[in-house]
Amino acid sequence: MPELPEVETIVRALRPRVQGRRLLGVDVLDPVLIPGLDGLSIPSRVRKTSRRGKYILLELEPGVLLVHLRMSGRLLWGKTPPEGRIRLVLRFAHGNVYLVDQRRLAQVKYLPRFEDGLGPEPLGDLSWLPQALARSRMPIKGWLLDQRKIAGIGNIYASEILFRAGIDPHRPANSLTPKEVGVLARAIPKVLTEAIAGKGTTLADSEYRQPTGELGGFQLRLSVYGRAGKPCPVCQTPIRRAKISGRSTYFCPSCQT
DNA sequence: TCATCCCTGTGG
DNA sequence: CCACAGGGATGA
Repeated sequence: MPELPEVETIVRALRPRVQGRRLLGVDVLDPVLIPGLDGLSIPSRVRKTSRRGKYILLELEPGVLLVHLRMSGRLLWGKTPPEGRIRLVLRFAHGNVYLVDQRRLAQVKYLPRFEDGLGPEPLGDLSWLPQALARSRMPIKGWLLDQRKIAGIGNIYASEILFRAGIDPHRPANSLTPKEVGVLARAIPKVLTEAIAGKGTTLADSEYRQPTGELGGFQLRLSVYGRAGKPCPVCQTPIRRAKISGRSTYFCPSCQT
C-alpha cells in the first residue's frame, strides 16, 4: 500500500527514534526467509535511516537492512507488541520497530550494500523526463508506475498526478506534447509533496499507518482515486474508472485529455 | 505488455 | 463464489 509519501512519512518518524542508536536484536516471528539476516552481527549501530523509491533503508555497521512494505506492511514504533501479524521485531534499548504485515508480502533483506535498478527520484531534478517519455509507447499511467523509469509513484498518486496535469492516463507516453510534459513535471512533485505534508493516504480499508499508529490525512485531499461515479472536483463530470496496466485507474473524462 | 503468482482478507 | 486491494517479480 505505501507509496513514496507514505514511506517518506514512515522514515521521517523512525529516523529520530533509531538513527545513531544501537540495534540490539532482530526477532523473526514469521517463518519466512529473510535473505542475509544470518550474516548480521548484533549489536550494530544504525548509521542512517533513509528512503529510496518505496524502499526503507537502515544503514548498519556494516551492511544495510532493506524493508519493502509492498501492499499491507506497517512499521510501528513502540515498547509493547501492537495488534496484527507481527513478522519482525527490531529491538532497541528504548523501544522496538515492529513489522506488521497482514498479507505477508513485505520483503526484508540484509545486504552488504544497496544496489537497485530503480529510476530517478520524482522529487529531484526532472529535466530528463521529456527524453525518457519520448522513448516509450506505454500508457502514461503505466509508465509512472514503472519503478525502473521513475521510483516511488504507485497506483493512487499516478491517478492523482495525471488528474492534476489534465492528462488522460491512456495516452502513450511518447504522445505527450512538450507543453504537457512540462505540466506533468510540475504535477509530480506537487502532488507528492502535498501528500507527504498530509502524512500519506489511509483509505477506509487501508493498512497504512504512521509508525505512531496514527492514520494519514491525505485521503481527504484525493481528487479522483477511489471516487468512481462521484463528481470531478473541478467540472462535476462523474469520475470514471478503467483498468490500465492491470491496475484500477481513476480519471475525469472531461478534464483529462 | 500482459497474465500469473505471491498472500490474506473483505465486500459485492 | 468472484473481484479486488495502495506492489512487484517473472515468464511468455
